[in-house]
Amino acid sequence: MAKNPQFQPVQPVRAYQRIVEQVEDALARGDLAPGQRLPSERELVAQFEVSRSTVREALRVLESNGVVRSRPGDPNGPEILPFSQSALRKQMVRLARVDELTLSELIGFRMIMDGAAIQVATRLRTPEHLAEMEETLVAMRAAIDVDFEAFSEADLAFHDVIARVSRNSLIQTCNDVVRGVVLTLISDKVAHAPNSRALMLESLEHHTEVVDAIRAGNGHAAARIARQNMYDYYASYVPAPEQETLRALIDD
Amino acid sequence: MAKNPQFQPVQPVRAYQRIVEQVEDALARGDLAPGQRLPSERELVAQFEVSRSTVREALRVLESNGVVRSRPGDPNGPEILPFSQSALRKQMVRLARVDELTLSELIGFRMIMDGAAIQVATRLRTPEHLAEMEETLVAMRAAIDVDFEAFSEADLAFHDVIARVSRNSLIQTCNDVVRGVVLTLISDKVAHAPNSRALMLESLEHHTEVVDAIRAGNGHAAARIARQNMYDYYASYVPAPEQETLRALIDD
DNA sequence: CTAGTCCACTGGTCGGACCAGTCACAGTCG
DNA sequence: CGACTGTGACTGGTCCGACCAGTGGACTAG
Repeated sequence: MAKNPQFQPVQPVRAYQRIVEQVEDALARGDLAPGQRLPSERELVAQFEVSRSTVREALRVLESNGVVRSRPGDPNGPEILPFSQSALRKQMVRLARVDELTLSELIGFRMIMDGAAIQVATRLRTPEHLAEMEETLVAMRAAIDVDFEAFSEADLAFHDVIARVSRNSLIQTCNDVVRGVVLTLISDKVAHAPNSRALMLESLEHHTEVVDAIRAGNGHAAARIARQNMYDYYASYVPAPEQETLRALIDD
Repeated sequence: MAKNPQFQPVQPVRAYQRIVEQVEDALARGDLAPGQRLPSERELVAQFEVSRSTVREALRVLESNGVVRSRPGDPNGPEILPFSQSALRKQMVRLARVDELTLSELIGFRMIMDGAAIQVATRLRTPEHLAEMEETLVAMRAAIDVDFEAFSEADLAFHDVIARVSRNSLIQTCNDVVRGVVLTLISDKVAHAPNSRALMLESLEHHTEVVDAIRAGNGHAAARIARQNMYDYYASYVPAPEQETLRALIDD
């Protein structure tokens, strides 16, 4: 056989998807503008020469993407929504196409986010908040003797308090989502490594230092420790050269 | 008539949407995990007691959101996908639901993110990067005489350089998405205010200071100026008490 | 000119049908 | 005994035709 010509796996293109593409392309090209109306479903059936089921599946996808909105009985047909402004839309499309986020990028993102949240939380802390943090530390210590799952749970609770103190749920959500992505990526690479008791103890130690720094009002130090902790936790999963980039993030 | 009880407009809940909610809830609750399979379409028809068309519309939405993937002929049924970048994107967009997040939270998020990115960029900067930043400053100065749209475009280019220097496209993406949401929220509130020439000049001034601080290697100062700039830009749109919270974010 | 009625048409949902593809399994061949 | 193959029960993709509850514009009566 000849040299492998780098064939790519091919998956079938579904009809409804090509309808979605046509509509989105028309939108990007300017042939369709927000406020305008799409033809009715039955007319789209004729134009695209597919069944109504197919047209409807395409409309559901477009609706889910915030591109159009259908209302029963509206004689004008589905409405093109204004939310898809050019810049935002472009970014979203780009992000959808580029599926090449590296693990180090995700971890670096978390280091930055987590550090920033802790820094803000230090400024806005109250004695009640500090008490809550102490509680989660106690819970973490207790969880070490159970299993890694419980420890991970307690760790999440800690970050939850931080997010509440910093009065910004967006940070918390981003952290949670990215955290989930990181965990699945890691579990893809190695079966299960981080459940060693030593690592959990070290993590607890770090968290305690973070809380101490927060209590002392030293947000700078607290954030640094948090980033260091995150680095120690995940660095072994990324290639050496990228480890260096991550190390650069630790210091302020 | 009695005092206006602040009624909300109601829209009919479609059947397929409640299926989507049930699946997503099960996923969030942990009853469904990535790698697991959904029952086949015909079995879902029986479980949800709806027609196959409805089940399929729900599956199309879930598929569009990166939650599941259907393959023809697969006897195991639709597959639950691991959290992907596109799923992350969807999460963020959904998070941007107007009723869930306050404008001040969004702006606060941007202040933190932008500051962090600039701080990192300061550490990782090279002379070439600095030259690029200078270019965008020149472009901004030129754009002031055109219109606010052009200025906004040049501002975006600046942040794009920052993101590239900080070697983290996720930060850039988050910033862009949130930025888009903020802009639509503001344009909802007031018609068009920020296109005053004075504001643009002040913004340019701030950006210049940021670049100077980056060149000097003072990431701390650069980040602070960036946050200050963001605050000045958007603070007038949020209620006074929340302005105070945002002001607390400016200083490190 | 206004208020009320009416009806064509909309999207939402249903059930049944056919097709091409996939996969597990039983049976066959070496 | 193991590797191969053919088969058949499934899967999802698409289509069709039907019914319903709404919507909104036209039309009519006042």
